Amino acid sequence: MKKHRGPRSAKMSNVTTRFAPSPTGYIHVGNLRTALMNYLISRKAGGTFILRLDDTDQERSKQEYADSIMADLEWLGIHWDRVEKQSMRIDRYREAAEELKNKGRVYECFESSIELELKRKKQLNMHRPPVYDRASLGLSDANKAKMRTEGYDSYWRFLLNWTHIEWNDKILGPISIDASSVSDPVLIRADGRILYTFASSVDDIDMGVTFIVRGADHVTNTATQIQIMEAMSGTPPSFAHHSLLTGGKGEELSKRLGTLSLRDLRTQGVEPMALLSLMARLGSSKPVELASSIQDLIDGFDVSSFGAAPTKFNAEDLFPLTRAHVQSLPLPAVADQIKALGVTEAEAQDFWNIAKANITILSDLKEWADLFQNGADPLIETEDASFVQEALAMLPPRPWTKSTWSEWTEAVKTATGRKGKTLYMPLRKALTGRTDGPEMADIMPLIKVVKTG
RNA sequence: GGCCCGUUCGUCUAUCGGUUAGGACAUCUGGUUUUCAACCAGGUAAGAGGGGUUCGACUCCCCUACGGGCUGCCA
Repeated sequence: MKKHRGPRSAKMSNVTTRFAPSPTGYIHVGNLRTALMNYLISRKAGGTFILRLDDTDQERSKQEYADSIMADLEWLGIHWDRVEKQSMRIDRYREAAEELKNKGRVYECFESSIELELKRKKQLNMHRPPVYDRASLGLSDANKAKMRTEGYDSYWRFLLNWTHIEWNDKILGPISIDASSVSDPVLIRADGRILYTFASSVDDIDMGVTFIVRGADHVTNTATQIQIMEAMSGTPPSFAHHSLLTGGKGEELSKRLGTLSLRDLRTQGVEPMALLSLMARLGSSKPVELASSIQDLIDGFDVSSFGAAPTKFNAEDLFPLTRAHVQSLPLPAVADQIKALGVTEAEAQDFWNIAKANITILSDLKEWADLFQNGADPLIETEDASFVQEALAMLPPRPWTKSTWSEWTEAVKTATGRKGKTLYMPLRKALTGRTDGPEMADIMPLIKVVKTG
């Protein structure tokens, strides 16, 4: 059976997942983890992956961010089958709201935000849970009409059934939340704007989403959304809530988002496959290892292998993976960059073979290109100075080949009596300006300039 | 304050009552290499605390501590 599928191949299953970022900022590692999990699940099942821009917050949502989210996902190789924008579906949400009003599951409220805040403070002071008291639910039609004519703005809440809302979370296990410990969620603001919880529930039903992976910060939302979906006669999807990423000391990660946006990681030289490899495994019981392809990640992904405890994320862990990935690249993958460094096509293969083992990120190639083309500032210990001077005087004429090093050092050995490390290391330092690097025999043909001072 | 979740080597984790508590990454040592890296071999390293239940608890229950999340007319 052939595994590959064309970009528009027919669905092999009805598994549908979605990544639903709000375009209010750049995508970051935490977001990416969610996106990747949903993507991998859909691909593994041969299902559909939807990119949904949750842009109902018109004040904070920006097209610029939407564009950057899509660009970042594409950079990583995460492709979506469908893209949706909540701002294009407002009419549908209003229609769904009418349906729920008719069913008596959405009710009109008249408190101002200030009033609600006061209520909460009062409840907190009395050591009571700050749950909305449903004061407006008891208002008679006449009362409501009166308040409307008096200019009170109304907003709309969903009437929760006070039951225990339960689901079997694919990561957390069985969850039970007492609906009476949660406020009736606001679905429509006084200014008419549809709120996330409602839009999201409508979309997940309408779009046939069957599996939602999201952060543990949505656990309580899930409880209310399950009831909203059921009130719309929809079937709630399966849910999995992954733990949130924290910094190395367990601190909240969002405070440091500035350094953890994909944009930043990208400019630091992190390779997409390194990032994907870490994100697909970090916090799971499977070992973090560099994947050779996205298909690798798809094959090895198992959402149930993730733990519920908060997960520490260290950006440094990306660099060993990046290095491993970079070193595995064939010449064609890096030919353009090597050419841009001024390395001739004839020497490109040798240059890459030699340099790749000594870099972490691709831009590290520059220092090797510089060294070969312009020479290195020699590193000469005072006790080696005369030895080095004598040895350099014995350098054979060009062109240098792979045997130049052994011929030269053999001659120097005979002339000076030095051998082993005391022979080789000062010469390495004199020619390359450093104590580490590729085999000298390999390097010699590429060295164009030897600085002597 | 209320509700939900969590706590095993430095890190991510395995263990579905009986294990020398396993693996991966990191680290250390040895081998290999003119150097570094890579590679190979080996080592160090863990059940938050206290009560129960049980012949036996990392595992089940309770309490405490600590950590995370939610508690918006944000998402």
